[in-house]
Amino acid sequence: MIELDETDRHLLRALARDATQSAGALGRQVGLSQPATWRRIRRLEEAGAIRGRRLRLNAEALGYGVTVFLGIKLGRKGQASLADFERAVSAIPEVQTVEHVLGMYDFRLRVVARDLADFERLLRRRIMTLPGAGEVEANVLLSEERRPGPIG
Amino acid sequence: MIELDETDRHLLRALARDATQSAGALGRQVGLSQPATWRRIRRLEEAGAIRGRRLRLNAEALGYGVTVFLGIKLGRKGQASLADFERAVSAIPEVQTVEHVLGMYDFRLRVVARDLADFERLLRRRIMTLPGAGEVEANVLLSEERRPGPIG
DNA sequence: CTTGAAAAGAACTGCCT
DNA sequence: AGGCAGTTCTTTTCAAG
Repeated sequence: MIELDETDRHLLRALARDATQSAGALGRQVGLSQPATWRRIRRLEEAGAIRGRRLRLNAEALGYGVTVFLGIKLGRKGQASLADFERAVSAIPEVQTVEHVLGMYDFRLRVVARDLADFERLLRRRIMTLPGAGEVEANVLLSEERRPGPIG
Repeated sequence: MIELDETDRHLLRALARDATQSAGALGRQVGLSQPATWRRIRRLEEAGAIRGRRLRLNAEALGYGVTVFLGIKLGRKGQASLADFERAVSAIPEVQTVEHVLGMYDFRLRVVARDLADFERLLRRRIMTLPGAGEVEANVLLSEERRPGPIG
């Protein structure tokens, strides 16, 4: 676990708002010089607090208007079926996230489709036929808000 | 909906792998000059295909070892309770994602906590007391894989 | 930590094909 | 559309306080 001071938290919060900001611009916000800011960011990356920068794509603009969350219970569980399931899921391009969870379901998937008809095809042809897939529950995304989460 | 050619898709896929790459480096991958690549990326941003670049923080390294997905059913639904719920949820720093969904639940939350004891406190003091919160279901994250999703 | 500076590289602009 | 050449800005490293 990495120890952060107030300036580190301030930097991470500013970067969480916009990851494209320059070290100089960030330094002005947190009250540091450009080189000092740059060294702190580099230290946070080396320590593993910052894992990188990811592209935020607009699925709707790219023709994928439907996002669905699936909760999946495996029928027969065990080492083999977990691995089989994960391997099969990775072959579906529409799957954006694969989460292995503990609780009411075994896996949670975030999948996108062009429209509901496309989603139905995906569900029946690709998801329901996954090796070991038992119960499947779906929730269609209406709107979403992402927040930075607690820092420090 | 934005029309993409093969070069745009190639660019988006390369950027999805690593959003810190320079226009020059990307151009070498797709066979374009640095200015041409840069203009394409700017066009994709202006058209809304690229919404920005987001920081990938390592929650575990920052002391948040537990991630939980919550499915929440509202008791009495309606305009007022939806707005009340969303406002109250936004006051909880540990909430990373608020998804309004259609299906078995009304909302899905992604929350982080330092450990399970911290999560229990959060669940009992902050989540169960949300205005309108009825049934709450929890899934603890074991592991997660994120993929770029379909492009084009 | 700071300022100042220098070199390299990336971003951006205008012009031309 | 794309390329080339040039300008501006940022990054990255250094020295000195």
